[in-house]
Amino acid sequence: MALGTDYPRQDCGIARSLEVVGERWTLLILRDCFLGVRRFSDFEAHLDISKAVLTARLEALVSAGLLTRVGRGHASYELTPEAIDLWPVLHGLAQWGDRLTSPGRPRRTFHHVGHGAECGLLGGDGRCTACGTAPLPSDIETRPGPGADPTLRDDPVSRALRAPHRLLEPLVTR
Amino acid sequence: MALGTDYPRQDCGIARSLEVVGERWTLLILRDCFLGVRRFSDFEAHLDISKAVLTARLEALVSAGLLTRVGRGHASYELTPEAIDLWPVLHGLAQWGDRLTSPGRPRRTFHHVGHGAECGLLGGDGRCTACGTAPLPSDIETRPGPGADPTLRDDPVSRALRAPHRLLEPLVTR
DNA sequence: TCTCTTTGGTCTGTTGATCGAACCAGAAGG
DNA sequence: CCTTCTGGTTCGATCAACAGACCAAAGAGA
Repeated sequence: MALGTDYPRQDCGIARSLEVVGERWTLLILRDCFLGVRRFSDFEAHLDISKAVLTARLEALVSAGLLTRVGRGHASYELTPEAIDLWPVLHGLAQWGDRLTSPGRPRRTFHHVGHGAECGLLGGDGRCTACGTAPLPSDIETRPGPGADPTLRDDPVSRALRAPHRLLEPLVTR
Repeated sequence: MALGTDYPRQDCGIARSLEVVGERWTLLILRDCFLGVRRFSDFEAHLDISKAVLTARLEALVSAGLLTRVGRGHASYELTPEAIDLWPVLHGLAQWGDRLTSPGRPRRTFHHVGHGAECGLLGGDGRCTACGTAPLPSDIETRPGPGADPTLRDDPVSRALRAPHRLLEPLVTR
């Protein structure tokens, strides 16, 4: 763990979490993984992040056991079950940030889809407003919400994400 | 917002959240607020943080509307409703970090207490395992868990937190 | 197979954030 | 009024982030 990123004398689960996902960019990289981003160049195009920092973060996430690197050479990065467990936290942060800065107009919405058919919208507590269950990421579809700003960026990842997309499914960017 | 702390071209609620609570120490300061810490010197004693950074973080949280500064001079800092809304995220992070690094032995446990009487333990989803509801922080009591390390630190805040304590109630440290 | 382009990085100099320690003004207590 | 404590500010040193140049290996095409 690099200097300045850990909290060695905090006996607390939050501190342990932040040592893994608390650095700048790390949670946005994981968000992109949930949205289906897999490749170095796609992370780079979608986040305005320097290559050196992206390299360091991906390595840290792999060695923390949150990502696995698949294939030699031009690899792809995939979420491990431990990382998928973080979904409620990421969803909670997205909801809280939207409520705080864009009330009533979320930038992105998440929907429970069963076996093909849509069930309902996900509420602030991560539960489906129709059936009341808390669906797994693999049963969630995401779409741009009413607060989205389509003029903000125009990279291949952002373009692909303007269509509805199921979480964890690889994005097709070309 | 200081340079290097925001994500201006990310059209996403998570990015908006991280601009407010994503800096080093910020979430641990808010955690301490939920645990009842109110005063500058108590934050300083409980977190190993430099005074300059603590001053900057408290100011940023006040101007973001997450803390209010009560009283001139030797003030105390209190959570606003917007900050209390963050509780599910903090609880999720605590659970995830404990599961990842200390499985089966959480460092701190949270319990639903109704009107005086205890109802049940809070599970990973923030719901009471006895009654199934998601209690507000004011109806939650916290205690050190089986994974706690009582030898790690010995400041007044840590000592006060070795006894059961209701969230948001001011801690008595002397 | 050979060449060309793309991908997935590394390296470098500069800028910004964090740190520990010393210092200090105003509040609280006597 | 005097003393102590609290809640900071200031300073120099160290550490991390950034933009941009550079580069080796993988993949695509002829």
